Amino acid sequence: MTKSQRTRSLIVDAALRLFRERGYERTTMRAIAEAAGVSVGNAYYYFRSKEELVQGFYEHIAADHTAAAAEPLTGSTDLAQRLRVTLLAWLTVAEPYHALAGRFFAVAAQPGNPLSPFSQASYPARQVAIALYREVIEGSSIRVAEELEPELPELLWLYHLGIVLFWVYDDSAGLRRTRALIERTVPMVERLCRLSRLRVFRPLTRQIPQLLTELRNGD
Amino acid sequence: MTKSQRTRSLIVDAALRLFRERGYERTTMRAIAEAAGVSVGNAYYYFRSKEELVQGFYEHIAADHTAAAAEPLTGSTDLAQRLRVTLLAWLTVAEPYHALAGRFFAVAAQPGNPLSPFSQASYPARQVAIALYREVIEGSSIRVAEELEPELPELLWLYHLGIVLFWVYDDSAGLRRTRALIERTVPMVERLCRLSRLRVFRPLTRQIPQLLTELRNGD
DNA sequence: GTCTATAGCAAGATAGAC
DNA sequence: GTCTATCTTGCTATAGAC
Repeated sequence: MTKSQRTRSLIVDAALRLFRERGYERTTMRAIAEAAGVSVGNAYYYFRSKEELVQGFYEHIAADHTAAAAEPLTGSTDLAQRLRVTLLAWLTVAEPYHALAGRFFAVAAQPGNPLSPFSQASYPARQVAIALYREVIEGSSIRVAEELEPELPELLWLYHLGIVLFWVYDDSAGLRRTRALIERTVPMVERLCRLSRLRVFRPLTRQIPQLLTELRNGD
Repeated sequence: MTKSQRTRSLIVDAALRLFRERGYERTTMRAIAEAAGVSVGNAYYYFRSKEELVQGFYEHIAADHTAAAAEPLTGSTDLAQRLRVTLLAWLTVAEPYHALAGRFFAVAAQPGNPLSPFSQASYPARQVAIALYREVIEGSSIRVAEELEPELPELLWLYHLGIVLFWVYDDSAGLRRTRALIERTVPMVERLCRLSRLRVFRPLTRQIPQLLTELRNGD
């Protein structure tokens, strides 16, 4: 680890800690710099803006999620149950960052920003997340339509993103509404997976791989 | 129109124009006030913060969308076609604000912020948007499962929000990827609506009203 | 209640020296 | 890579006009 990397992570760690403690607005760059033991100018040498510091969230969360889901995933081969525990694990891991989530969107949605979940730069983190959902599926006893099978991990990751979006906006006590959304939709997703093998469904399922291909290639 | 309302809209119009011309960051409150022909203090008399000015986007876009969709909607009774022209009309109306969309999310996603599309304060704009989708359905020849019918406008509006989210992140030339998403998913949505009447689907469709009820009530 | 003018603070961001 | 000094700008406060 170079000196540069160490300084960088000193700053990120200090920033995320202060953000969690005091909130984003009430954490000043001066306070972050002081807590990290560097000058304000140095902090700006590594991060072009205060918002860019939110990227620390991104770096931490994918790895933490995989780790947190590992143990609960050993308990069941039922897809619905596996999905449920995986999503609940994410809620637990992400909880300290809930208040920051709005800011996170602001950063990620700047046009061309590498933090967009669909960007080239997010490829590694995205692969980690999709790999987790591949494990969710492979450890389950589900059988889905043949043409859907290779796409299912990515589809479940998109479903996960939908839950995350809802979570961002959810200010109910104890995230009651997000939990309700998970409880209600997880069985629906499982049912849709099962139904995908029916003949009436074929015209629909056949379109999905094409759709994903079109959306993926080329920014 | 009172003098108060006129001043207010002078400020919003100036702000949105400058935001589009120079971007959000590079537009100062001093410049907005000057362009609107008012003092800085007066701008702050009407809007408590610069971010609050983004709500002008919100106010404009719902009304503009309904207006822009009206004419193309006269052309067809096919649900897929009606959905397609409605979504494409939104793309046209929202296009000048694409670069601002990230900021818009930043504002809207602050916990408890009135700009959240799910908040109490957004109720009027949400009703306008949902009413548009009610018209999309009612002018079509589609028949869906009985229990789904009252919820369908809101479901289509949620689908619309999903497209909008994708659009926010879409930096492809001419919004190629968002257009592809619309072209591909519109027939899928129509097909799902049709399939909803099948018996195998009943356990799934029956859950939807309950889900929406749970998610709606109580912030 | 609506508005101007202006002074000034706090904090995000930058320039330039080392 | 790092620092100090400085600039910029969001925002507030105040005093007063109509």
